[in-house]
Amino acid sequence: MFRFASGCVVNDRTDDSDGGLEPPARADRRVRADARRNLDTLLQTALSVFASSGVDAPVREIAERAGVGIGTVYRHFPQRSDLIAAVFRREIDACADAASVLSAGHKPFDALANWMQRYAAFVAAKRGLAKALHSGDPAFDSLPGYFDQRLRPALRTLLKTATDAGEIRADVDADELLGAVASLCMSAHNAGSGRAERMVALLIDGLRHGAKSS
Amino acid sequence: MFRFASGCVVNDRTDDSDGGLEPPARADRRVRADARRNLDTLLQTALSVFASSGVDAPVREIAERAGVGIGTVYRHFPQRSDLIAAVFRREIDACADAASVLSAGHKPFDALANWMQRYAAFVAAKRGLAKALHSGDPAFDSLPGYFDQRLRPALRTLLKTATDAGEIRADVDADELLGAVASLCMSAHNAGSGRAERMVALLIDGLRHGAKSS
DNA sequence: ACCTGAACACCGTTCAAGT
DNA sequence: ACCTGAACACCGTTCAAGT
Repeated sequence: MFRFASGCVVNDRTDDSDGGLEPPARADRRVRADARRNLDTLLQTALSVFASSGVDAPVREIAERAGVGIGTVYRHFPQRSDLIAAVFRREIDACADAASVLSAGHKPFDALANWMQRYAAFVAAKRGLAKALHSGDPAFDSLPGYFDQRLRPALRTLLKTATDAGEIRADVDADELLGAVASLCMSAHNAGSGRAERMVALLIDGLRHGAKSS
Repeated sequence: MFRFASGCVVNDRTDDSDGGLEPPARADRRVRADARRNLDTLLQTALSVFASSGVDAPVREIAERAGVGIGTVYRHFPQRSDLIAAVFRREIDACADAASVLSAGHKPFDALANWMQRYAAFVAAKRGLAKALHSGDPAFDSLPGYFDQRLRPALRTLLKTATDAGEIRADVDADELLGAVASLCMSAHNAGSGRAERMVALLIDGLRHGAKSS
């Protein structure tokens, strides 16, 4: 919906809550729904192509697989890095949204533990994008901020709920935990056979059983 | 005192245990002791210079601070990367040797916990060398192997002792633990104010209190 | 205004000379 | 044997002189 100076489509989430003012388009619900769905399948296709063929996969291939013209892709994402950033952002959203779902369906500690593994899987899957993110391309500039903005509150809420229920220690904050899990899951050191998951599980156990004071 | 094909002095630890054959020099204990001490202070100086000024610190400066001629440095370490490798190796040795000392002076779990923090500090301090190690310089080729060869048995022994004493869970192996702590301490994500140490502490708590089966 | 290259400072490395 | 440091080759950078 919003185009920044860079020309990149930044926000594909409904954002009707910011004050009462509304951008021009209003009546065409049908078209907007279609466009939304188009963009959705495009991003989903891009995600799977990136996952299987790497971030250097040709945009043309993504367009073909998504069943849209390449022009459509470039109309939404003027630079290939904009597409990558959008995919990343979408994944961040999915991970953040999972928090409330898990929170509703599980007891506090289980929700926390499940979410951390969910987050770990997200980071591990994005390991291929790591070098792209550090390329200095301005399309990625806002990603770290978005990462924090979405994921930190999500984890903070989970932590607070579990803390209030007395199920975990109270002296660890969301920020360092996000960083720790990210380190564990991005490192090449522990690639094989669920090593990272097991180490994250160890962290979680420490969270539950660790001493209140160190 | 072995010279490899590369010309680099590889071993500064007494290695009298490999069979019965002995290199030429034999009687001059006095001279060898002096040379050894020289080399020792040289390596120690290099360590502190690298720590304060970075790995790109000029060899000349190291020689001056160590109080030896620059020629002496180059006789021991034909390439500057050989000096870096030697410093690294020496630090690995120190860390590995700390295991038995801690083991002798503490109860099994405490020895393990202390050593892991010791190891964490070692990794964190060597974060500056990380990019040098990945430079592809053949002088560093043997370091990963040496790392495993020295550190893995050290941690394995600590783990086994603590496991046998029933103080920790039995389903975590030395290899993945070394990797996990390394990831935590090398990552830039958690730099400030003992974040890494606290996350390592969390791992240790998970080690002690985690479920026997996952 | 723009280009040039000798000059400078600094680096890693060598090696003849000293002990 | 071991150590030393002047000397060498090489680099990035500067800046007065030339156009």
